[in-house]
Amino acid sequence: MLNKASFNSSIGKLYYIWLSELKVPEVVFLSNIVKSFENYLEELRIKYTDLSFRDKKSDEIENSIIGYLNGNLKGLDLKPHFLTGTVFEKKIWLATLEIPFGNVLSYKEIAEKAGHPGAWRAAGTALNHNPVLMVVPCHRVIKSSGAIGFFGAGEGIKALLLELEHRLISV
DNA sequence: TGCATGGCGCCGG
DNA sequence: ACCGGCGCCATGC
Repeated sequence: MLNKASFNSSIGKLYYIWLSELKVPEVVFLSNIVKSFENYLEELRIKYTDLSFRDKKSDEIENSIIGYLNGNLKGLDLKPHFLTGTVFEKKIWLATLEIPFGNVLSYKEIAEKAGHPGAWRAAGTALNHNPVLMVVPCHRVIKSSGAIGFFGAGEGIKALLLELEHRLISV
């Protein structure tokens, strides 16, 4: 069963979709952009209504995210569940999932790790399609030059998350 | 099917 | 150090 909800956080209002009826909460979608939330719901053929649904899983998810943003946790311990994406995109997302808290890789390195060494340009596009902000830590992928690179959720948020993680890891 | 489009990389100037 | 130009490859139309 798919459920959806939203809540306020330090990086703005977050919208998410999760699977209930599982032992561990699985996050299908997470974003701060309402438009991409609407688009994703449309892709899943779910109506944009009833945002107030809650259960134990949604509490777990929100607490985990809030804790991460407060710097209480070393990473976001949430499991993604991909209902969309091509084989290539999923490979990129899974490779990105393995980047440890506080670390970064370049788009090129991610493409190599995913088994597509020449596809760094397409890797960027695939990361732009990441349905689960922060759960798949696409903010940990930057340019080879060291520049921060683009971020669909806002480059300010990308910088914020990287600084947050860097600060905690260097304590 | 071909072609334009992207959260990029690399090299010259 | 900072461009512009060209190359790269998976998608979508």
